[in-house]
Amino acid sequence: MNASPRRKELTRLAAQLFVQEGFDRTTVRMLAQEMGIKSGSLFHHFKDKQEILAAVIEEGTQNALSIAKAALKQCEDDPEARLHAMARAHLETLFADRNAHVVALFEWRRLDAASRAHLSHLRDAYEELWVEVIDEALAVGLIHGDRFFVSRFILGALNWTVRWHDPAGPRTPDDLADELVAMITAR
Amino acid sequence: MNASPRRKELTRLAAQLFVQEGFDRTTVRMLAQEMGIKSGSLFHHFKDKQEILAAVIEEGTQNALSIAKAALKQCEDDPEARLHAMARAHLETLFADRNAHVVALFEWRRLDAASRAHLSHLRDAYEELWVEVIDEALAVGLIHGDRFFVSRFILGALNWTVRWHDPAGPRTPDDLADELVAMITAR
DNA sequence: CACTCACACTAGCGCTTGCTTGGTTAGTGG
DNA sequence: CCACTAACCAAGCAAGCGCTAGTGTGAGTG
Repeated sequence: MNASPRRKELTRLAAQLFVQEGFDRTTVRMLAQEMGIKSGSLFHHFKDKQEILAAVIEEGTQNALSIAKAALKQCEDDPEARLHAMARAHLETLFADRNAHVVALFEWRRLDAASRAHLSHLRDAYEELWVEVIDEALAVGLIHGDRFFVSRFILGALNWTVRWHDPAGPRTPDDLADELVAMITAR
Repeated sequence: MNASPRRKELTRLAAQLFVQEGFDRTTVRMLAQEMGIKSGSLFHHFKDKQEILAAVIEEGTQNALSIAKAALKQCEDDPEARLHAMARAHLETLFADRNAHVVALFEWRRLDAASRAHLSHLRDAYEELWVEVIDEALAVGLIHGDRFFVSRFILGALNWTVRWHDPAGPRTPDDLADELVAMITAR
């Protein structure tokens, strides 16, 4: 839709508040205050509260998709390297764009049907990348099991990191990716 | 606190609504209607809306704790068997008591400070069981890696199943536990 | 200079929210 | 038969909600 720099900045602030308070508890008055304007002025930038949520999630998912694509492109054909690159890319976006992704993961249900339909495609495109990489790893015996279960388990383990990992701590996304890949690959 | 059978039934219904709508979107009027009473009558059973949430989470966590303890008790000393038993017990509670656990996982932030402090102890006691089992598995080389990361990854993968697994489908919690343990154990 | 337009403001409407109050009802033990 | 109690209801309050209407205002454009 619209992509003015002002709107981008407002979206960023909204993401932060949505994480802090949750979407339902975040009032348009809180959003406006955080943005330094009055609540009425908010609706000059966004049609309604729903549209703010959709903007936050779209922004985050777009970033994740392009980062993952880039990571895979500059990566040799070795399935282990590609698996590792995907895991690292996933964790890096997750923490670089932490607010947007936490919202995407935990406030998805709050989207109305129209936004959800639109954003589902983005999400599917991203998961498609994962399935490919996992299929390659399965084909060469790097990991074992059902492709469906394995991909869900891996994404679950990765997504859950936002619940316990401290981005200010000593461990980098790269460290986490190492640990995860080491845990699931046969030795 | 109180544990009348009526209250237990109301708690069960509340859990269902909290899952369907989310805690914030569930109004006391919706809760009352689902229970077949008027909204005012609700406050005869619970002090306020917060207390309903706390009751739901407490119920679910208590069950998880006792089921996991039982599963470990009737289990030989083999670390792989114990790991598998924990995973299966986790998944079984997760889907037997699905509503309560989904609420515990995704509405934890809505608890007030007092309830959160009280319930944290229960939660910690449960995670303590996991850490023990994982330490045993690490000690005999069944799995590898940092105990902290490994346990977080495993719990993340397991908890995330509520987002994609269909309990009515053909795959049982036992199947999922098999897959998960197979994925992470060295061969 | 007149004009537009993005942006912001004030004021408040209509509705829903969690919760309170004061009273009623059905069942139980003495 | 009465006293007691758990369970419920009708009515509504005060606060807060998303959102709208109408009105500047200052910067850029012809």
